[in-house]
Amino acid sequence: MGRGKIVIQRIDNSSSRQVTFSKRRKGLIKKAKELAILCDAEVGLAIFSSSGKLYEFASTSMKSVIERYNKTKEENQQLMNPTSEVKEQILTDEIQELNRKDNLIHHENLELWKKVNLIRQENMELYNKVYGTRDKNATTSNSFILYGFNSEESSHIPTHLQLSQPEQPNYEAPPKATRSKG
Amino acid sequence: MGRGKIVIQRIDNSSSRQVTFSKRRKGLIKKAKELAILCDAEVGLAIFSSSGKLYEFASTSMKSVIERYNKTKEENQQLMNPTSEVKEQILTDEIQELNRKDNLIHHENLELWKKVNLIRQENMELYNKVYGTRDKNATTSNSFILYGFNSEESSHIPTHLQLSQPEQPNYEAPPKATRSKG
DNA sequence: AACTATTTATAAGA
DNA sequence: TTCTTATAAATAGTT
Repeated sequence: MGRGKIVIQRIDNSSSRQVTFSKRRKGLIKKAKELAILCDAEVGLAIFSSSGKLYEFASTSMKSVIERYNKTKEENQQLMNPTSEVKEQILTDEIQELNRKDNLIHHENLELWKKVNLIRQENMELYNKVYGTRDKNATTSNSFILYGFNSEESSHIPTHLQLSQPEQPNYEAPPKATRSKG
Repeated sequence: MGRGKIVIQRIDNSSSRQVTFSKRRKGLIKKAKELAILCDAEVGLAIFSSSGKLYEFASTSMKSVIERYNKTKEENQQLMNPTSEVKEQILTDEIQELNRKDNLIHHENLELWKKVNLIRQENMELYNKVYGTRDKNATTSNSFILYGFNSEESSHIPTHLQLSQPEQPNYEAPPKATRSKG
């Protein structure tokens, strides 16, 4: 609609292109507005010039349009393709791997607690063999420490996994893993 | 551009509105295409009819347009996929939580290994105090086990945390067993 | 869905 | 750039 008919292809002349962009951009946005008003439609329009500048129109707000767009697309995709997305699968795989590793290390941890209990038990018996059980103050005068866990160290250890006190050497019941997932 | 001039306001008559929507929507998308081609612009257009149906045009892809829009607007990327990434966010959170737990239990594990080393060291010294170091052939009749880790158990333990090989326990007399191996 | 009178958009020129 | 204007294109109302 002008002095001459044109073919729709990229305008090579840079200044002509800029002029046409300015005119047509304005016209496009005007028509987008009119459509929205006349027909009670929600319209969103984003235009990036070849130099990268953004021009936009939204009958409501661009946020609203984009949200509605994504929501609509999401619904359509779920109807068409109920299987989980590829990206999602990657994350699910990662979770499985982490859970697998977690199981392994949890098991190792469990075995370590058992081991500590056993050694400590044996240690107690040896200790009593050396220093006897009558002298309750013997520990202070010898260099053996009877390694255990102080309260600070134990603070993050589940109660049921904590070692019994040295005065009552006893096997702990095999600790059970308290874990959320397998 | 028609038989008569119109005012830009919502068309009350439903069927007229639908007809106009169809005509103008087609024209708008055509002009959006033309602008993109003629002026080398990136254009995205989304139209929701009053009945909620989506019509769209993007010179590249709507994803590209929305990403560029958000990037240009320097807005949060969450706007891009507000609905579709909710599931994904759940999975990402779960991974973070698992990693957090994993770090915790790994730390606990490390501390346990150190503890075992200390207790075992003490145990060795107590053992030697009780049975001495002179008799090099008495091992088989000793009921104390000097708990350690066999090679299979140790296979996955970091080298720097592995226990040193226990010295050959030496004692002069078979000790009286106080308990059996648990 | 077509048609077409008329309005609107805009290409090219000033 | 901005304004002008001849002409192409879009479309309102009709069939």
